Amino acid sequence: MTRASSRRPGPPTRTERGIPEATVARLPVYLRALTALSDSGIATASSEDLATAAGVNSAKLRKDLSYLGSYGTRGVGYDVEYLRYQIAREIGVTQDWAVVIVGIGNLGHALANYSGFGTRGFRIVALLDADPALVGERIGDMEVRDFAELEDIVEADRVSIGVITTPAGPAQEVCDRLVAAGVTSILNFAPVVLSVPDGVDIRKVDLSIELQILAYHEQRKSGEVALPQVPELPATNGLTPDLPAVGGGVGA
Amino acid sequence: MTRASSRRPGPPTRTERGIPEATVARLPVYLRALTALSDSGIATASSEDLATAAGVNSAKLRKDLSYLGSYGTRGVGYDVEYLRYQIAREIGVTQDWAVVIVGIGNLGHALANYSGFGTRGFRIVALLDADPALVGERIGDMEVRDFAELEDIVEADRVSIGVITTPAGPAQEVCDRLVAAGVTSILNFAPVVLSVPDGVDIRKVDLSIELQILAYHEQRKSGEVALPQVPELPATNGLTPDLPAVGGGVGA
DNA sequence: AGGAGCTTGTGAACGTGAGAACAAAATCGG
DNA sequence: CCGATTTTGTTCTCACGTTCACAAGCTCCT
Ligand SMILES: NC(=O)c1ccc[n+]([C@@H]2O[C@H](COP(=O)([O-])OP(=O)(O)OC[C@H]3O[C@@H](n4cnc5c(N)ncnc54)[C@H](O)[C@@H]3O)[C@@H](O)[C@H]2O)c1
Ligand SMILES: NC(=O)c1ccc[n+]([C@@H]2O[C@H](COP(=O)([O-])OP(=O)(O)OC[C@H]3O[C@@H](n4cnc5c(N)ncnc54)[C@H](O)[C@@H]3O)[C@@H](O)[C@H]2O)c1
Repeated sequence: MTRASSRRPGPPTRTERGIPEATVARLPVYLRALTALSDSGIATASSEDLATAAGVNSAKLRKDLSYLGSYGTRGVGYDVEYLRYQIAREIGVTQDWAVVIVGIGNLGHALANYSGFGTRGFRIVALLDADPALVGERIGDMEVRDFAELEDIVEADRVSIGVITTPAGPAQEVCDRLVAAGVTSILNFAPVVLSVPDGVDIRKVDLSIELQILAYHEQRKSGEVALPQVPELPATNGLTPDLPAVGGGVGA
Repeated sequence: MTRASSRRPGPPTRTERGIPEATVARLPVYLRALTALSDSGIATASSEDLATAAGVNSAKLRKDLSYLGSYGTRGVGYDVEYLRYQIAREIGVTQDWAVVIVGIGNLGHALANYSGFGTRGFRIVALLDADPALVGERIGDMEVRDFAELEDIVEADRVSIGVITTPAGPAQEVCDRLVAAGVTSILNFAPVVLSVPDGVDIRKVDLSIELQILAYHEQRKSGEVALPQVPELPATNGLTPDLPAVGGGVGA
């Protein structure tokens, strides 16, 4: 019995070696911080040091690390190289993962040119696009290939991660093709909600959303009472000023 | 500090019109969904419809919207245009925010070429780079300008949002310059933890981290018991195989 | 050898978020 | 005009995440 049988409010009911999602999302940050420390020639670091480097609270860092095991030494701290390897192993980046990028436009080009993935556990094995004018173009040491080759590539290179940088329109269709081909993790840059079957993981990156979140807080800083930097809101009559006028009622 | 007088465990103790962070992060998604519905000519949508379009649970959506006010009609649903305007107003994107992008390399170019920001409440007013070879280059209808002009631009255009797409090395320095110039919200793409004074908001986008999170789950799918796709781990002796050998001990 | 001084690992308290469930309000048909 | 139907707004409960605080454990100095 892995303890998941008793559904009582006691302990957080952690599954066998199941690491909380919030912790998983921070492990890569710790990994980055450890790599930086290692590059600086630092061999040992306390949770306080590491927490500072990673931009988190030290108690949180210690608790996060405790899910992986007891890799520190009381009274001393953590061995940088050792912990780095343990985290890399837990994340699964001790060997490279094959990745395909679909949609080699502005963003796809930037990603294809980026050298940082190789050093972080990922190997881009193909750049795919549906536009015949793009197919054959060289980017770095790679060549853009036809999207139709997807299935062959996924099988040949055992690709399990796909990146979607197509426009929003074809994104779901591209996603379906990826999943059908055997890809089980997708990073989506298109501003749409993709639906996938169980067992497939999706993460999305939406830059407009990030900016809008910043805008929300920005608006509250200046004015404090819903007075944006360039205050030009009408009275709260509930009518949109520059949109097709729509009353508060609905069916009328 | 407005409130903080009654520090009791009763209701969630919401600040005066303070919207939970988790909700703030979803509002842009609702906005996007509403815009899509609007473009499809749909005038009214129930919380169920909206929730599906936004990829969330309908109870969560209703609760989120309830923080903004009572903008729906029981028995009917929400007026798409009306709700869209209310959310846009709450986020603060009923008028445009001026944005500067610093570091016009691969990623900076992609962002500069992206047309989606303009329709979502943001106006890119300057592309800045420290490399003299880049200054003067035209991208779309803009021209890359020298980073030294930052302060003038921020003041002239009342810029409050900055985007950092420089390498990790100079990112903190660039960040400091932005803050000193008066920028109070920063979107950071460089893989470093930036430190900023209180009152300045930071959001980060790190694609390697996103991929690593996917890799973690991918690893658990295949193998289930820490058996990655290409199992090649040594016994758990605590030594890194291909890193400079480091013992488990620390001071020895 | 023994105690002083650190730092980890974790139990417990607290706060935030998610989802089920339902009463309140609006429309519609008769 | 009234009751059936629909869907919102909100309450309640549980799960998850964060932070505090401290005992356990390690090292080093005397
Ligand atoms: N460029 C940015 O900075 C930026 C910022 C935020 C969001 N995005 C989003 O990222 C995505 C890509 O943006 P972009 O600026 O690179 O767009 P883009 O138009 O420059 O590139 C899209 C590419 O996808 C290809 N494509 C279209 N349909 C395809 C299909 N069915 N199969 C394979 N390839 C297909 C096109 O040929 C094109 O090369 C968009 O969804 C956009 O909204 C981009
Ligand atoms: N390109 C990608 O797909 C990608 C993916 C993940 C992360 N990133 C990160 O995004 C950042 C940018 O990536 P990139 O590929 O565009 O890099 P890049 O090297 O192509 O561009 C960086 C630009 O910043 C400019 N710059 C350097 N120092 C500066 C300074 N002090 N002030 C102003 N400008 C300065 C350089 O002149 C250059 O034009 C990096 O931190 C990278 O790690 C990029």
